[in-house]
Amino acid sequence: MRIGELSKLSGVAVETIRFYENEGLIPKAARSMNNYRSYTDSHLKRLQFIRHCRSLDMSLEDIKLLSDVGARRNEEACKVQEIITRHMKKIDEQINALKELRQHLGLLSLCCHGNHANGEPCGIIEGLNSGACCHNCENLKIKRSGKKAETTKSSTS
Amino acid sequence: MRIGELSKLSGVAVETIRFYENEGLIPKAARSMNNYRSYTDSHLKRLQFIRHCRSLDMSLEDIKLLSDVGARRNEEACKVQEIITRHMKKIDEQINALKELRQHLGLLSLCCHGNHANGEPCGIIEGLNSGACCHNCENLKIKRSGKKAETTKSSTS
DNA sequence: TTAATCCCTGTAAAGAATACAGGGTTTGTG
DNA sequence: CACAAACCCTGTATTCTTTACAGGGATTAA
Repeated sequence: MRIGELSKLSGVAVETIRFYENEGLIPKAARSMNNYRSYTDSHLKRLQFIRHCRSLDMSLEDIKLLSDVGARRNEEACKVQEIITRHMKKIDEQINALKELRQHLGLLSLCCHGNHANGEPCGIIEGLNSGACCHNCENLKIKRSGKKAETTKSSTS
Repeated sequence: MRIGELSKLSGVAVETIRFYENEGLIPKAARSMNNYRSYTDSHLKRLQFIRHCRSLDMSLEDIKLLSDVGARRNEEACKVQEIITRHMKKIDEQINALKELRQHLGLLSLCCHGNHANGEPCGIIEGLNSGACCHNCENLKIKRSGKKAETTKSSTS
């Protein structure tokens, strides 16, 4: 089958399929005479596997690892649990960080006193300016896609 | 003051300060004879404001909007609440999506039956392959940085 | 024949920085 | 004075996962 059909069957966009091929997540497709990519059902299964993993927000890196283990069957199967466990931990951390953040935003939102007509600056802006609208502003850390916001690096002075 | 000192005082990396200048989040710095950037306390305050907003995971886009409102004082202050409210909603959605995801991962993790020595494929890999390890796999959506995973776009066939 | 649809490669965009290459300036020490 | 360390500059590449587009070729239907 050609890439367009594979895309429809798998629900993965054409460009994304080509991207996955470049990244080595799916094997290089055979080419027909006109240089079109040519696919089989095994590609479809692989894509569905990837899509499932991505719906769980796993990184392409991890998905590649899982695919490898799946291919080699038993020997390294213990790695699978490790990958999933590590991923769960990451998700837990994200949830906790977001909850803190959410609480802070809730408090900040209350700072708005409502009387904007008479030139009073908005309490929210004030809060954001003072940096002290909440006791633990400075401890908030954003974590997303494995990175965290740098808060204390060059503060050695 | 020069950029290095501003960086230490604000806790924002030198490269990031230059990046913010390019993006228009802070006004263009004056230059001294040797072409070094020259800063005042107002820049420091602005950076602290930005850092605070970023610690709340607000986008640079939103931060720019908030800065503008802060400058013009009262007239558009109602926008502030709107920005914060919208942001809170986004965070709430992220938390919910992550919770679902976390639950799914927990279930998936249980699929591992442990007997990998005898060539049995790992139950987790099986689960990921079948796409049916959980009743609502297909409904999971990842949301991060304002994007969601495409799940149902080209499935019109 | 012509239009619509499909496919190809390669590059840029998104967000929010970080890092480095390759060069100039300042400051402090010997 | 000479030299090194530390600072500053611009510009580009990298991260991550796609999406989008430019500019072209192929196929199919009307």
